[in-house]
Amino acid sequence: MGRAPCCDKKGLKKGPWTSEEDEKLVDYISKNGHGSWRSLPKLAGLLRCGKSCRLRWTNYLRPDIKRGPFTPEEEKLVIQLHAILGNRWAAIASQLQGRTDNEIKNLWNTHLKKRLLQMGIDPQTHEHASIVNVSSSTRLPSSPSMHHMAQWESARLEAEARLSKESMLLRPTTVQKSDTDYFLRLWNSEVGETFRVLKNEERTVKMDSQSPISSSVTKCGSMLGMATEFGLGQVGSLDAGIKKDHDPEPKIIKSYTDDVQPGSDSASSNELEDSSESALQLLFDFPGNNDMSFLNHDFFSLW
DNA sequence: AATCTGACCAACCGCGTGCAT
DNA sequence: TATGCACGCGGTTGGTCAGAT
Repeated sequence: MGRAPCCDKKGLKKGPWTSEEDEKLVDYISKNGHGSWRSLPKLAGLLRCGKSCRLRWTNYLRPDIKRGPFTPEEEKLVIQLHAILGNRWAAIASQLQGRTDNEIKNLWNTHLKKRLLQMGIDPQTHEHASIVNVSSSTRLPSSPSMHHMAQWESARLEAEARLSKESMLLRPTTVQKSDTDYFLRLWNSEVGETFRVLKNEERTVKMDSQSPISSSVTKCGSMLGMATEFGLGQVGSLDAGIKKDHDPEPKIIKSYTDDVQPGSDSASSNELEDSSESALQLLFDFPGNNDMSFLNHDFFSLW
């Protein structure tokens, strides 16, 4: 089918917006909402197409836009999310409050991509160059051999998983609320959806039995790495939000927007113990499609 | 002072998708 | 089911500015 132009382009203005146009757009939307973008320009008295108005609003005029340079934490988060989501800028932007997809896309293309390349990391695959070519001169000076990396990673993950389980038994449910909330938010979001989709895909694909150790290391590394790098010092904090059942889609039992009342969540402590196994299983089951193990190797100490 | 170059970022373009008919 | 429309998204472009030559 033929595609109709987004609007009648005759007589419509293009290029940078003037302050008068901005004022008109903001004024109209604040009074009426944007409604149909297609009809908005006419109603607001603007000689622009609806698409242009929408872009101007979402990328610049929206009141919740956060201006100013990205913080190192935001940059880290963008890289981590890019490792998971790829060039899905809108999905990444949804995890950074007040940042637009356009802004993040620009940040990536102008700063982060180059910085990763300088560090010897492929910005598309997020794999370290030394993994592809160990003899590469761009390799990090302290980068261990693959063998040692695998050994170290294996030992670390084992210890991490054990500590996580232990900590779950000791920790009250209300601690680390922000971490939990953050992960729950991620889990509820498109990022979480990506994980769930990948996990389901994994179920349908027969596991390659030739290298069980390396595959399990990769799996653990990806998910645990994600959990820890997202600020979850203990993976266990994820458990509180995941209901144990046999549903392939783990249920989030507490919305991230809910306030946790100390001592009020009577079901959670029992459920916590019950769920820790399944949650850990979830972590270990996670497919290794997105190997982010580089994130764990003092990656950000080089930042 | 003039010119060049690269970085930055706002805006545009075209495609994919969801929804209504 | 097929078609048309509106919207959102990601890739790309082009203008502006600052620093280098």
